[in-house]
Amino acid sequence: MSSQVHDAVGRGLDGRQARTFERLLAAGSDELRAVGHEALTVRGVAARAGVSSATAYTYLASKNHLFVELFWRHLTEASAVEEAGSRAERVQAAVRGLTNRIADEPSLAAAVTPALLGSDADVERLRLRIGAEFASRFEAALGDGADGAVGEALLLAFSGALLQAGMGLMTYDEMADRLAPVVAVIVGRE
Amino acid sequence: MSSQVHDAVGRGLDGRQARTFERLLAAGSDELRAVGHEALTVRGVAARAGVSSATAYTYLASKNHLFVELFWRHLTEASAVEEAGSRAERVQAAVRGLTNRIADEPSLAAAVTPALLGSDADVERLRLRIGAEFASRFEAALGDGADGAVGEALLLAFSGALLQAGMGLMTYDEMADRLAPVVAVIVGRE
DNA sequence: TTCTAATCTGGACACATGTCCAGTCAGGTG
DNA sequence: CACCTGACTGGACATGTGTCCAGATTAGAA
Repeated sequence: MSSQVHDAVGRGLDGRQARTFERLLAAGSDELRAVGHEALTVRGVAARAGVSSATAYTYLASKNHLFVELFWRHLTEASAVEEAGSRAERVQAAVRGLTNRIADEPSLAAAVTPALLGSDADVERLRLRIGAEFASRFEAALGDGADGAVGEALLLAFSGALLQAGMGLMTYDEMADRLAPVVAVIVGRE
Repeated sequence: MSSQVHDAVGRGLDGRQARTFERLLAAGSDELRAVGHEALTVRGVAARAGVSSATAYTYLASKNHLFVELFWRHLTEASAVEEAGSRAERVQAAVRGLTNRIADEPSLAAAVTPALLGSDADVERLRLRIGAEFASRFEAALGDGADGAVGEALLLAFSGALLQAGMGLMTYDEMADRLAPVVAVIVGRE
């Protein structure tokens, strides 16, 4: 459930392979929007990409890997963090930025939550990156000299919100509104 | 993927059905400890319970349902909440109580995180109960007159920790230690 | 004890997942 | 231009999931 190719993803695919991989990801994104993550099959994605399923599996270790890869790409296309305002304002902006980014691709958000829990090597690699990305954005917004526990609390609360949205306890649109007062509590009254 | 029987689970199974169901849950618990949640199959559980797989599926809508049902039962056998100490102490105790309870059945904890995201009707029902259980424990520990956002922050941070542990970013044993300072930040220094 | 309705069984079904491999194809190097 | 190597194909395979149903079995009421 992982081959030579997957490990090299994201870096070091030459022309033809890179093209095939991009084609697969684009098809995956379309298919996801078209049929939803429950009904999506890797073979369906392969067909949409005009590629055999064996080829699809050369690049995608699993359905989960596809979702996490798409999510990672979507995430890292997000706008830069605001640098203006008070610490609390910066953190609120960072949270809102991430939340909006996630909310504007709801089918991807719904797909990635379970996918992130997969046990593929590729999923594992990407989820570390994603976690690190969240953490570094919060740390940047907090600035130097912040209590480490505050960053941790933010990260956990944000993950928790993602999980709850993934379980359907809130919509991704509500996330920002529910999170704002929580962030206020965490970043604090100092 | 859901039948008349599942909906009645938890309440209202007469003698024979109740016995069969309990037998299945016990077998599920044993099987889980024996082979882990990845390798567990409903048919394996059925065999261990000495029951046909068709019967197993009469009571268990899915593998996910099994895990969530086991988790719910495990959770609600937990000890009562401490009533002593300051608000912060009570909350710390509540968090630690839940964390310990979860940590002492690691294979179940690992199994339930993905399972909670399932889309079965039975999973949905139980996950609402579980969420409500967490929330009510935190509210009880906070006592009256607490900022609603504090309770929400606690719940989100706790869910987040569960998710991170589920993803393997921390062990269930570490959860309590990582959570303590976070809880301190949230409950506040007043 | 006898009977009947509820419960359980065995096994086949349709479908998805991910793996594998022998063979075909294509593109850029010599 | 011919070739050779890496990329792709088609399809079979083993396994798991959850569903279905006709028939055997059982509990417990009469």
